[in-house]
This record gives sequence, structure tokens and C-alpha cells, in this order.
Amino acid sequence: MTSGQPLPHAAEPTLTIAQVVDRTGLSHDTLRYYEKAGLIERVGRTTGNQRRYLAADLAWLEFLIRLRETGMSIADMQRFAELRARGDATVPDRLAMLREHRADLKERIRALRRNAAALDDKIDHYERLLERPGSDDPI
Amino acid sequence: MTSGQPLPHAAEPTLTIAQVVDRTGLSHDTLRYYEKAGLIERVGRTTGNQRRYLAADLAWLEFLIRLRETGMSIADMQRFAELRARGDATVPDRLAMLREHRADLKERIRALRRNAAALDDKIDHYERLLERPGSDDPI
DNA sequence: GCTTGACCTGGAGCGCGCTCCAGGTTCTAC
DNA sequence: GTAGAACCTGGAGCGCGCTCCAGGTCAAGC
Repeated sequence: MTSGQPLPHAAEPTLTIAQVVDRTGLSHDTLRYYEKAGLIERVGRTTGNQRRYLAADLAWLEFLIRLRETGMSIADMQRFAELRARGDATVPDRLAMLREHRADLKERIRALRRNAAALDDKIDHYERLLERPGSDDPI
Repeated sequence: MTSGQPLPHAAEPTLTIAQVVDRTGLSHDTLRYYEKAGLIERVGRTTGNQRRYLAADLAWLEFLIRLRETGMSIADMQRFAELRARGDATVPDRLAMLREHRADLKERIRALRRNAAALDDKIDHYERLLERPGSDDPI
């Protein structure tokens, strides 16, 4: 039986801000901005006041990045982070937010696919225009 | 044989800016901004200097809206509009732009779908958390 | 003719999501 | 101990895509 759980009181490995920049692709400034904005709870510091990120911080950042990439605003991410900070009692609210975000996202994906199809048609039109020049060029 | 072509010298019907606002969903200010930015060629005016849009203007605006909805920047739309203004010789360039835009768009759609799937997983996680409270809540 | 609402212009302002800066502190390697 | 890199803070600035404003002109209905 291997030990899968972290040892209690074992010093958890931490990451400097530069390491988090490397792993997430976020900039130093964005990481500080997210912290200042309350998207991420105040990260632990060394005695010299330098940030040290835990694996859990990284996982949360990666989740935030996913929310951002799917078009969630900073304001909504702030709401979500605030709910999360209030603990398990807010799980239903968080679930509702995620479900709504997912519904929006899927609708946006559908709209993009419709637009992509229309773009395909426009491209076909231009291709025909190249083959048979002199036809009308409405656009 | 019905006459499918517009009669030469027939007064083409025109639209006021308010009518174009209604049909496109763009605001007065956005329409003026697009014209100032060169996205749309200077629209015809009445003797009193008020804009009158032609059906072709509307079609072009609708195309611009599609480009915008698929994430094209104003700067790229300006490039496209400029090529269009230079005439048929630029069709190959326009086609290249549209093909590249389509490739970007399809990649973004794929990324969104991946993120949507991950969001589904996260929602499943929260749903299980609601059913069996007390489990770990990593996020 | 008058009123009222639609329209015109140039330019300033705004909300978003960062990004940059100045000036100082801390850490690491030698 | 020291140099140089990494890090800290508050706050200003920026690029994008509009949006608003002031101060005027024009048009349609009575």
C-alpha cells in the first residue's frame, strides 16, 4: 500500500511567482492583479513577503483560466471566487453559476458554428469569383 | 422572363440611419464610428447631409457584423474593407484573409468545445458534491 | 411659420482586462 | 559582504470597441 495522502505537517512544496508564470502562461502582473481583485485568495508569503503558491492555488488558477477562456468576465469570476471562499454552503450557488455559464457557452458555440458555415459560403463565393472573374461581386 | 436586374437610373430605395439601426442592431454611434474608421465607405447623403443607406450598404454591414461576431478585430476589418475598395484585383488577398480567419475560428471553436467538456466535468463534480456532501472540494 | 424629433460633427470619456512604471526590498550565488 | 536578479507595492497608462456629449442643422407634421 503506497501512501497517497499528503503527510500531515509535511512542508508542502511551493512555487515562486516565476514558476507559476511558467506553468500558467499568466504574467506576473496578471497574477498580482487577480490576487488584488480577489479572484484568488491572498497567496502565502515568505518571511520576506514574497509569494509562494501551493498546488491548490495552481489548480484554482487553471480553473480561472478555463472560465476566462470560455468568456466569463472578471466580475463573474469575482462572484464565483467569493462564493467559494464562503465554503461548502455555497455549492448550490456555484453549481447554478456554472450551469448558466455552460448554457451561454454552448449557445455561443452554436452561433459561432452558424457563422463559420456562413463564412464557408462566402469563401466559396470568392473561390467561384476567382474561377469565373467578371461575375458580380456584391461583397 | 422577369426583370431581375435593377433598372438603370431607377431611384434605388434608401434607408435612414434609424432604419439601419433597426435592421442591424448597431447603434447610431457605431454606424458613424464604422464609417469614420473606413469599415464602410462614405455613405450617400441627402442634400441636407443626412445619411441614406443602400441595400448594398446593409449587406456589407451584415457581413462586417458576421466578421465581428466571429472575433475579427476592427483593424483586420479595416484591411479587408480597404482591399474591397481597391476592386476585383484584390479578390485573392481577400480570399486569403477569409481562409485564415476561418482557420482561426475553427480552432477557437475546437478549443471552446474542449473547455465546454471540461466544464461539464466540473459541473458533474459539483453535482456529486451536492449528493454526497463532505467529500473533498478542491475547487 | 413653428415645433419637435431626427440627424449632423468633432472630440472626450468609458469599461474591460490587463500592462507598465518607479522606487524600494529580498534572495541567491559567489 | 556584495552584486545582480527576482520580487514587492500603489498607482498610472493603454488598446480596444465603442458610447456619450455639446452644440448645432434638417425635416415632417400641424
